Amino acid sequence: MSLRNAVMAVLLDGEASGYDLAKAFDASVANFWMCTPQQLYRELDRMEADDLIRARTVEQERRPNKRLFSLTPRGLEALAEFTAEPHKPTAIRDELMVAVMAADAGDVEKVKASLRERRQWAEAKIGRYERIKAKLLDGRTEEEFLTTAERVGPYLTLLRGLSFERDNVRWCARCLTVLERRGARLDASP
Amino acid sequence: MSLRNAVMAVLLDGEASGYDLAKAFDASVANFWMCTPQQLYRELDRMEADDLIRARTVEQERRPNKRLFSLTPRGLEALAEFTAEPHKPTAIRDELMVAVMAADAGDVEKVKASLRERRQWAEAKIGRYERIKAKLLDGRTEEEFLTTAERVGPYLTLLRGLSFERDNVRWCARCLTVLERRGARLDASP
DNA sequence: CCCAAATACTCAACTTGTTGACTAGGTCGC
DNA sequence: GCGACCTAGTCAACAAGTTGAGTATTTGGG
Repeated sequence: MSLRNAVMAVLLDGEASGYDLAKAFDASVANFWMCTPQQLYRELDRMEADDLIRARTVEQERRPNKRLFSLTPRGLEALAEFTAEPHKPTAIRDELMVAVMAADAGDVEKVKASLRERRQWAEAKIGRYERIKAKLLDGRTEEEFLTTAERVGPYLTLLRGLSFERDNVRWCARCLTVLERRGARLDASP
Repeated sequence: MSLRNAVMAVLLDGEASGYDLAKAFDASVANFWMCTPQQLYRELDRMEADDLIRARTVEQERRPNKRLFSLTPRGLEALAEFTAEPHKPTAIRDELMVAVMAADAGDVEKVKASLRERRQWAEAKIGRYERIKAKLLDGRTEEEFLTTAERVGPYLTLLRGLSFERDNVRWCARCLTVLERRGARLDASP
């Protein structure tokens, strides 16, 4: 029921196709709202039925037609109402953390491998976010940007994504150190 | 399908009732795996059917009977296998971040109120985590704990929860400052 | 020249997660 | 001594999310 708000928040930047939205979600919304393309398409149909978005079919010569969605006045209103409501606490699901919690009774080497992989992923994500950030700032300093830009929302959420991933990197490194040292100790003592 | 792994990770600490598990989830597992009591009870029945856990009914004099669950050898094995598998990327859902992204087109004052509330929540959580941490360390330094304790998994995940919430507090504060300044500017200039 | 990847989706089946109400006794504070 | 909250769950109905496959065309790399 709440995916729609995330979709509308992206549509504030203007028309987009389902496919565009899927990419936008992948690129930057994924920090705080994950979804599969299937969910998106299904939700878009419902939102159109509820008059929150309107679709404009664009016939393309050498490609399948696409539908470009944009916010209706009702949609904009619904989004504004959503921002005013109280929000549910963050819901997280992280299998790696479950594995770390159970690492003492599991395959420590494999958990370490997963931690290394996660760290790499997080580093790659930081790179992408930095690029998006540079694009948003567009040469301005943060100070300039924050006072002159029309929208600051996407920038603020991007900052959260960045610090989340930086924290991830640090945590993975910490876990690896601890598990490494323990491995050494357990090999030596018993 | 993966809630069961989180349940088994908690059961490594020993027998627990469905209710105990619900509390444990609320207190510390909630950082990386959220679930409702209903989900838990349903999953516990299935896990018992799959011989991953065993239930021992304890008759209580002045209370309804309770069932205490513990890991079976199969459950322990399944958990170890899980730790060795590759893990899905983190799935997050955070309505507040959606609201912040859409704040420019929404009710900025209400979003600020939500940010303040979230910050308070995060601060309260930090307090609880610090208390759990102190209990785990039990007077030892971190160094001592990490080399002497039987399990380090719960400690490591606790650290992640702590830094996540500290980051939350910082981010909320940052958003509030930015939205405050913008409010001032928008009131003054047009 | 062929294969892979990108564009732009759709469908069906299945598994999970959410909501709200209900049972039932006990204890704690005002 | 009454109402609220705690223990310890259960049930049903519904909403949401996941998985896997399928369609059809075009662009780009080796």
